[in-house]
Amino acid sequence: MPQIRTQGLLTIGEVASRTGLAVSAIRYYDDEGLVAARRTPGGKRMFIRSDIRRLSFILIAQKMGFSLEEIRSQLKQLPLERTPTKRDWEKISRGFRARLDARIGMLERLRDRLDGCIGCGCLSLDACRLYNPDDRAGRTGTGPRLVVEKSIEASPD
Amino acid sequence: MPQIRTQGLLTIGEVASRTGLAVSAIRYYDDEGLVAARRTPGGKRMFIRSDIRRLSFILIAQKMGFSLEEIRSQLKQLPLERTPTKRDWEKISRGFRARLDARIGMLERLRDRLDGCIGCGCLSLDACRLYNPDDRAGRTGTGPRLVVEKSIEASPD
DNA sequence: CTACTTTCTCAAGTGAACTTGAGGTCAAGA
DNA sequence: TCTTGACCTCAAGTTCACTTGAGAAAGTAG
Repeated sequence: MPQIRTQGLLTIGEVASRTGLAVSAIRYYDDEGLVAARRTPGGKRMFIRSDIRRLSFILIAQKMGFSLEEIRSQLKQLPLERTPTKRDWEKISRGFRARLDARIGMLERLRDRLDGCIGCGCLSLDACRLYNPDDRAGRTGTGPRLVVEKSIEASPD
Repeated sequence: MPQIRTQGLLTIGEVASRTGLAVSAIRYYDDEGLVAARRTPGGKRMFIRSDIRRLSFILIAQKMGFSLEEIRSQLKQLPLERTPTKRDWEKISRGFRARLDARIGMLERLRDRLDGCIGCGCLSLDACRLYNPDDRAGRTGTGPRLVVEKSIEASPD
């Protein structure tokens, strides 16, 4: 029975067991355009091997706290239809690393401020650097905007 | 008209403008027991000054990626009815810092693995340490479980 | 061919963390 | 007194990232 040679293509179930993702999640990512499964004549999704990398990347990036939207924008740099080259992955890895560094930096800045605060009994609205990063203690008006607002948005995009 | 002296108590609107939180969010936190507003005879929420610290702490912790549930468990160590002392805040800050360190550590471990991967063209399922932390490349069976699963759960609790 | 498993679509449900809206109350100022 | 604005409750809606369920079709083993 010479069935259509699937040329190393993988079914959704295989991809699921190899990535640890739920089948429903993979379908969801396909619908959302995070991967692009091709279809058999019968309508079943078939994946190329490199889709496993794509999906694993999604999984990792999510655990790191990136939203699917952010991940989608990173993955846009990868070709959907062909297997990405080493160069493709290098580019995306660098972009990813930059964002990751920004995120780590934010957490470290907050941690350091918190350290100062442990010493001072802290989280004092008027004196604490955590709430008054720019030494704007005792301000009037709209009230203190927290340092996090600024730090968190300061990721390279 | 000698109205009941509110003794430095704050209305929800004041607390909102001083923390940057929405009024609806503060009401939500009150419902959820993350703060405990007292009420006027007329039923209005009134907050003590230290509630601003509580709420700001919630805001910051959330930006750092903690869930309200986690934050709630941290805040349980603080007295609800009286103004927390320096010692109270010290305790909670330390606990918070430990969790924060764990989170930063996880991100750094992942980043370092990613660095290795940039060099190797990477995210190769068979060779990459990001997916095969324990050098279990070419495994059979249920498929690779990602390193993140382990790292992320390894926070002190 | 039958039986069975896997996959399909589409709609609806889930949980977290809120926001929005309707309808009502309370207190101060003109 | 009337109006205005801040506040109240309660129910329902929102976004994200999926999962669950119903009903149907595709592919495989015997």
